[in-house]
Amino acid sequence: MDEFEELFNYHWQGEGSPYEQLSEKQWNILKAALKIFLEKGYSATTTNEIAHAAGVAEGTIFRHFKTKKDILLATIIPLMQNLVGPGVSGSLQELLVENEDLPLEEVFLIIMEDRQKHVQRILPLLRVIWVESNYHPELKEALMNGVILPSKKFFLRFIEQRQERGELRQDMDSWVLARSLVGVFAFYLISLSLFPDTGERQQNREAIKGIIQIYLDGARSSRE
Amino acid sequence: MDEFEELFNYHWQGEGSPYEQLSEKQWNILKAALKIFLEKGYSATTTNEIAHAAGVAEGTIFRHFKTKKDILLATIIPLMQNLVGPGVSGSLQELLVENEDLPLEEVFLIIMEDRQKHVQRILPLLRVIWVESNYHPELKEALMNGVILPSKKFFLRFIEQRQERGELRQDMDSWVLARSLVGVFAFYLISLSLFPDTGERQQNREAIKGIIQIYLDGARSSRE
Amino acid sequence: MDEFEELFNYHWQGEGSPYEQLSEKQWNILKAALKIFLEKGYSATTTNEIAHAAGVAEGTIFRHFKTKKDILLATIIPLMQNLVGPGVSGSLQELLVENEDLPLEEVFLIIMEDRQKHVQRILPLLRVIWVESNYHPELKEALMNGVILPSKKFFLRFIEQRQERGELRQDMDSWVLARSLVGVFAFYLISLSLFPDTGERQQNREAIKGIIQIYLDGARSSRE
Amino acid sequence: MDEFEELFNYHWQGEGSPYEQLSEKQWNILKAALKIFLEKGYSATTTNEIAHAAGVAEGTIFRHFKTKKDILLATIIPLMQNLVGPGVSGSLQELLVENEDLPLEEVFLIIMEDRQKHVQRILPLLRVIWVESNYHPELKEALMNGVILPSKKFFLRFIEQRQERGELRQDMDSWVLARSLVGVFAFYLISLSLFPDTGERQQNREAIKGIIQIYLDGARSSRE
DNA sequence: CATGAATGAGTGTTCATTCAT
DNA sequence: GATGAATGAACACTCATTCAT
Repeated sequence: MDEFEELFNYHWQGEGSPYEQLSEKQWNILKAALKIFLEKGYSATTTNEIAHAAGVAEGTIFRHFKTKKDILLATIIPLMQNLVGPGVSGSLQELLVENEDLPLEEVFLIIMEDRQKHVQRILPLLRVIWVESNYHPELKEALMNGVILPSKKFFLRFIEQRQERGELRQDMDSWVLARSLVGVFAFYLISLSLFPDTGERQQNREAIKGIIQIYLDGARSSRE
Repeated sequence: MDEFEELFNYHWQGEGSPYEQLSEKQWNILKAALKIFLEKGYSATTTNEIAHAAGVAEGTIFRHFKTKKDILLATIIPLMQNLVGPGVSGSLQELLVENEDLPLEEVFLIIMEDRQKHVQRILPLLRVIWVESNYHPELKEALMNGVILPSKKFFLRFIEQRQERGELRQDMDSWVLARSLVGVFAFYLISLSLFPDTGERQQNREAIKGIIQIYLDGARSSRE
Repeated sequence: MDEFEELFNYHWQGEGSPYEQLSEKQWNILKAALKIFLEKGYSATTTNEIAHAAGVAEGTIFRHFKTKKDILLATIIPLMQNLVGPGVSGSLQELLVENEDLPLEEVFLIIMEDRQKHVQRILPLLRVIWVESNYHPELKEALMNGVILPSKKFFLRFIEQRQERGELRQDMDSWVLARSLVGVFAFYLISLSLFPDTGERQQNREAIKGIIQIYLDGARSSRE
Repeated sequence: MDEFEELFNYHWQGEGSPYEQLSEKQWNILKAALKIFLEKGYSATTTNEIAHAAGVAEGTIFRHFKTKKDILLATIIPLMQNLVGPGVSGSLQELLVENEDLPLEEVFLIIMEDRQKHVQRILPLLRVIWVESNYHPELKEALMNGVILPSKKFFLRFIEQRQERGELRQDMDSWVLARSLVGVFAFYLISLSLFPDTGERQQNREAIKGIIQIYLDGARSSRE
């Protein structure tokens, strides 16, 4: 949890946050709820547990949130809204601006290493988002609007810029190019968690470099 | 459910199936259970519902399956064991053998169109597998041993063969090449279900061709 | 039940009682539970019945007692702890002190008449204790530590004192002397409940006098 | 169970037994049922278990015995009818006849040692009888008529004979004399199972001798 | 506004008994 | 007569939600 503390402070109390006006009590409840959701999943978490962890009475919870589901939405949705965009991933934007003039290989390497660290940090959160989105349309919608569509837009713009600069091929739809890049990297992250044995830092970097090289130059033998 | 009927018949009653010896009543229970699991997820499904849907008394369920969890495993694990391998994906093997001499572009296209149809068919099943694997180690293990590792082996061998033939670059680890291919295609499938608006058959084929082209020849502008 | 009311008040609410702090609702639940336990036995009693008899919802029971078994222990163990010792049998101690200088015959008579009244009063309780001790080791242990061993110690000391005073033979192990006394009297009580027809107050006293006389002077014909 | 085999053969198949006409299948069911009753108690035993242990189908049980309770009665009641009387304890009668001319001390010793062995052998049976008699009036009645009253009659007659011979005091009701003897010895047996640490064979004999001596000559100091 | 005791519908599971074969 | 699959009422226990204080 402690690892998330900073993240949450940012999301929940930052300027423009949907919870700017959150009372300390509400904040405690959400913090406690999230902590347990991440550990045991939503449905295995009881309101009683949340109340204890938040240091309030069980009834108090329902004074602030009409149902248990509301707590889920109130914890997850704001976090999703900041998963990409002005929040943490703002650093992504900044990374890109800072390194605008580096060759593609190096920019990709920087981005991917940054994203890898980020994803590994918020893995439990992603798991809950993924699971509960299947049962709560509100979450699915927020996931779409708060994460997926912005990410899509972000990557499309990035790809298009590089196409315009002549660094990426222009005979191909930008969405196809973007999707391949994301797919290749996303699956790399997934395979890391599936096969945790491989994973020395140095190996990681080489693996990412390999991915980038294939993405940029193709898998085909140069003989052909 | 009806869409799964044929699939289940195949998995559960085919020769050598773990459920060859399934009684009709057991089959009804599993069919009913699966139907509801796919709709509402495992934990939101009550044994009472399953009993009603299967047309048996609640007690009957527990005569055939010791616990509700056993029903989950008995529905999901056999299906997983056939997700890849001698079952449905046997067609994958056959596809490869049949088209061994075609150029890579065409083999990839055939495989991907086949897999796309298959995955879209079993999407609700994949959802349940994905969600419940988080809570039931038996499922996670079956997923790993029955699907993930065999798939990995299968694709590695395929890639290595093509490397040996000189069709794919040999200066790169086969696992990196395989992972990129799978990632690129997996994410294509995911994005199809996320953005269902795009998806005319003809468009699909073009999109897949684009993916393959990027994978083989790279995303880099040829000017460079 | 009414006959136990006074007894329970004593045990559960007396000073130093393990239930001094019992809320009224808890007390109602325990009272209701005990009433039914005494009538039908533990396992034939349902939590639903207890709830109704206590005038609370079934869920309320489990807010106060984690399991049905806990209710059993919470009713029985405190009662056992007072079966002998500072509680009801405190009167035993006092009886002995008060009548220290009376001849053995008279002391025995006083004790036995007192115990007889006590045992007859708590007969249904003894039945439950006896039966359930076979299934619940906690009860067996409490019975041993709370009733049997203290009783043994108590009687041994009494016998030894009388041996020292020269009132009881010293050529015999005190435990043998004590055991005979208790056995003789316990079986008298048991036979009273087995053959309830005999049992006029006057007859009782004569019977007890007979027992005492045999114990003290022997069953052998004086001719020998 | 093997230790009971002989006993059961005697009870159930002996001449005049209520089960003389028992079919082999019924006998198997009863044998299996008793075995499990003795191990786990009546209510913890399922008809399914009995069926398996007896090697018959569950339905078959109910063809021979209307309810599970009937099985209990059919196992326990015949055994009770032979607990005393012409059955095993017939040996008691014989013991008395054989040793008619021995002094009381020696007769008592022989009887008590015999009974002690017998009781220890059938302890699990006694436990079931004791527990279930509380819930099944039929058992209570059979216990009374089959064990308690015959035993009472038996001991009364024995005592009366010895009174007539002048070996036991005649100034005392025979029932009081008998009850004391039985109580003293019964409690000795109970205390043996409560405090199992004491119990070397030699010690046992000495303890029994002590009991007999007190019973015959009294606990009072001879000084008085 | 905060509390936490009370609720009661709902849960998965058991098992003596029935009955079509 | 024997079977064993089917039954369904009953069970102890859970937990999100309510509401009097």
